[in-house]
Amino acid sequence: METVIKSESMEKYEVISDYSTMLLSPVSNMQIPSHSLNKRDSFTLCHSIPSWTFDNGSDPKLTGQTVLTNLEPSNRHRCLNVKRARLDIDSRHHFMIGDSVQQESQHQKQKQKQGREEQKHKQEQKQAQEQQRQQQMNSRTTKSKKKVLSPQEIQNQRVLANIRERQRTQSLNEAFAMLRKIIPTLPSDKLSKIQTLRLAAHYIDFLWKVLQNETSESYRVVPTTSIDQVKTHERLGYAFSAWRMENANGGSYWNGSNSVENFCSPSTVSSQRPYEDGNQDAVGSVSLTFPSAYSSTF
DNA sequence: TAGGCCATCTGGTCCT
DNA sequence: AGGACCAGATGGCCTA
Repeated sequence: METVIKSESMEKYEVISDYSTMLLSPVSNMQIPSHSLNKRDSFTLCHSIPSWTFDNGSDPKLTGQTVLTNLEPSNRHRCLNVKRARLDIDSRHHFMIGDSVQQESQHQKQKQKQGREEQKHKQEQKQAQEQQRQQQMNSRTTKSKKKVLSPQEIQNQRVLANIRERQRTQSLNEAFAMLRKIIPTLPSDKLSKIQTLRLAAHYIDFLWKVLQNETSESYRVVPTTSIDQVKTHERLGYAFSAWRMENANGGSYWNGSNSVENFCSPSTVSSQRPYEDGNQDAVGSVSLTFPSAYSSTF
């Protein structure tokens, strides 16, 4: 299905009624899903919505293309949530736009955000390094023993420190991502950082118990080849998930749902670990309490 | 709308 | 001195 929208200047704008397809020029920057358009609700793209600001000096006579391009991301977001607003792009253009404008898709937003951040980082880094180089050159020409930093230098140091801090945080996040890949998870899992750490601790407990059970011939898992290792990892993950489910669903160690939240809660970690409650049977039985279908994998 | 989670900024402290 | 690390503050986004 295809919709044609006309402005008052009789310019035509084709919109394909596909959720993934966004409005075409000149309002393509809004990225409004086309199905949200409705001819009955007309509003013009406008500079005068309260609290809207443009980073180019708020020229009310900008074209729609320019206005939307220069909208701050936060305002663009607000723009997409505005209902029945009147926007004046240009007196000649009145676009028919629906009154329930949808938000941008997650993917699109994430991509845009990432792009903006990368650009910002590069720009900041370049500026700070350039200024630092200038300052180094200047300092070589002066003979002062103790370096007195100018406000500009302090600002530069701050910018560089921010960049380093961001990089540090990013490497931390990469480490969390790697950890999430290693830990066997259930389909329902959406691990936050703290949950990831707690679940990792449980997995280590679990692996420790598996090792203990390896004294039993029937549970021996000794990978020799890389294929064996992969299979072992899969089976461990499978068994660990089963163990989680088992212990979450009315098991004697955890109460409540099998959500990560419950599974990872500090109380369960500190007080309900099977081998800490003095029940040695529980210690030995962790891997033995798998449903038979699972335990047979070992 | 409140609460959770997150990224970022910031200033302080520690370490090399 | 400079970088790493840390914790508090802040604001954005998402979900129940």
